[in-house]
Amino acid sequence: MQQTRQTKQRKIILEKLRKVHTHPTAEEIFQMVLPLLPKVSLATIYRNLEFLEKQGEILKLEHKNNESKNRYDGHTEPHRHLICKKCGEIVDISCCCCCQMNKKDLAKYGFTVDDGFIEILGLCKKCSHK
Amino acid sequence: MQQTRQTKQRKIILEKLRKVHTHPTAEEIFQMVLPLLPKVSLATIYRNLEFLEKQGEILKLEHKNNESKNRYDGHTEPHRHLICKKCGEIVDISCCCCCQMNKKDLAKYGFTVDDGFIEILGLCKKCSHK
DNA sequence: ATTCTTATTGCAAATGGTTCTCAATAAGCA
DNA sequence: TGCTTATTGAGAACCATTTGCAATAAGAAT
Ligand SMILES: [Mn+2]
Ligand SMILES: [Mn+2]
Ligand SMILES: [Zn+2]
Ligand SMILES: [Zn+2]
Repeated sequence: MQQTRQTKQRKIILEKLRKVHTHPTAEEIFQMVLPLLPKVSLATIYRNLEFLEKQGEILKLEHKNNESKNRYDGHTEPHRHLICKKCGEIVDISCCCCCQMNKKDLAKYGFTVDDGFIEILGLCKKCSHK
Repeated sequence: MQQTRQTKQRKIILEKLRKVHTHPTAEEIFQMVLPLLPKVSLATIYRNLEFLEKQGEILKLEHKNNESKNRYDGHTEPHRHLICKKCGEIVDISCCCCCQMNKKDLAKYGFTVDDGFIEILGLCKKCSHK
């Protein structure tokens, strides 16, 4: 396998992403790192996000709910996402005992489930009141 | 509100989608109806899928896992989807007691959850053996 | 330190699923 | 049977993401 290099771009992208508790898009991450990397390209953001996801350093949320943009998560500890079908808001919730139950149930189907990858789509408080 | 018309296209798209137990893409649905609607346009497929989803007649699966295409489900009875992170395979599973538990847990967050919209991402049998 | 290899970058163009525009068609009420 | 207008077909537009390529720079070798 080929060597990997620790670039300024890669380092800063990961740092910024870990610092926030939101789930920004590639474009938003681009804006976040711009002050530190004035010449960075959006393609570099995409390439590094892909790299970091493959390394297991970040999560890629591929549910295009409201909009068609992917979102990224710098926090990889097991948790679930509530995604509002209407406004797209993403809420982190910690894993409950349910996960274990699911895993057992899912074994029947030969499915291996990572707790981090259960997404629950519904309506957020604000949206369900309209 | 404006009236809706029952067109040949809309009728056939829904019929075909209900008949299969897979989760086809717009393009695949286009191919499915082509024998019956030789002049149909892909735009018409998209427009009707959007219409039917808004009516609650079908489900739109917006998880672009492997590929970036949406998939559609003609079966709206409550069930969950197992989606393979690797090959993209989608498996239907019936709702277990878990759903109820989730709902209670989720009330804390002010989230309204539709059982049909819990997607579980993992690895299918085939892919987890590689 | 300096050289060298090649992973990575910035820029621009390409890609591809989906949406939009608009004139023509046809569903279905009067 | 006419009339209104929702819907269609064809193609262009959109836009998030990916890719090609020459220039740059990480970091191993010297
Ligand atoms: Mn999260
Ligand atoms: Mn299904
Ligand atoms: Zn909302
Ligand atoms: Zn698989």
